Amino acid sequence: MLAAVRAQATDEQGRVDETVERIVELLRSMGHRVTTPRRFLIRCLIEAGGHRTAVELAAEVHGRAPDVHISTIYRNLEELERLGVIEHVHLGHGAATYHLASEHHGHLVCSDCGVIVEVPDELFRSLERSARAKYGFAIDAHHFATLGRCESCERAASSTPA
Amino acid sequence: MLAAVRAQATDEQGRVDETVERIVELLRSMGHRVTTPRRFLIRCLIEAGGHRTAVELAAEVHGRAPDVHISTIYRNLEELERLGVIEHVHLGHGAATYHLASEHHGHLVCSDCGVIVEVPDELFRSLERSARAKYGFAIDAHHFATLGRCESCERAASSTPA
DNA sequence: GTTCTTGCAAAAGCTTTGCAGGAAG
DNA sequence: CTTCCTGCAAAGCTTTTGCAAGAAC
Repeated sequence: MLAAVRAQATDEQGRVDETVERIVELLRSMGHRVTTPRRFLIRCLIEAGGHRTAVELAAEVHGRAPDVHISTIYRNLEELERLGVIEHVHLGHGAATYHLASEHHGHLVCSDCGVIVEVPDELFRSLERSARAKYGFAIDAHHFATLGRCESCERAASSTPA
Repeated sequence: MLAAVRAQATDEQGRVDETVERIVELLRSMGHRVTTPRRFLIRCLIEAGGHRTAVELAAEVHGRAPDVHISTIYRNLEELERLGVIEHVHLGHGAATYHLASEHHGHLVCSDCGVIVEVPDELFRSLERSARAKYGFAIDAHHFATLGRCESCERAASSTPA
């Protein structure tokens, strides 16, 4: 079993390395330089596998390269987003969060307890259709979270009416 | 015609006064005090009839009471929101915007040209239904704008493929 | 060698907070 | 007279920018 875990970890490791290389090549092909902070940031974004704020990413990068400045993080996030490698989402009132563009999904955030539910794009299909039909508007439902109340908070709220 | 315009303006004036009084009474009934900055802010929110940032509201209040501080604006906006009189929406990457809760609607914002399309809540009904059915999530689609591309920007973008 | 990146410092934009004086009730 | 509000100043948080030194190609 230990072996199995190790094998899985190695697989995971390999997949991460591969993804880093793919992105690094994209950078190079676009005439951008491949630097140490850039590599580490990309790696952290991949390993995070979810939403991370710039500050959180900086902290993770610091584990490997303590001198990388937060402004470098921001500049690289901006560049990676321009290249379509990552996207950022506003989940609430704080900092923006970043994630790989491959992990494409919408976000439902509970305004009471803060839980984040990732939902497939399909959930927004009918909204997209009617917005296009009625307003000629091509919706991208990913950039801001959709606020609401999760099941348990909703129950709690209705059992204790204001 | 001038008379008609004046009559209309007077009507409008009356309606505004009435709404101000209604809200002022609510404040009083909840044990809050009725102050000059508060009255002017409420009036501006009503007259604005749409989205205003705290800074914009401060500027409008300053026309009548130049010393009202922006922190007072923020504190009062917070209070009015707690009372359910107003709501705030994030239309993009800048400041939040505030509007009367009576003017309830969703927002489509073009990420290219920034145009804001106000849309009736009905547009989000089917999203609300499926979010509840599949995730037990009670959506409130008002707090963040829905980003996308408006008709003309969409056309411009597709006729000039990247 | 040239151009792109980085780290640092500083600032900008939005919002919140502590406090002491002043107004509302 | 008590409690709540206000203005001011200061700070907080997130993000951006100018610049000179350094790294990538």
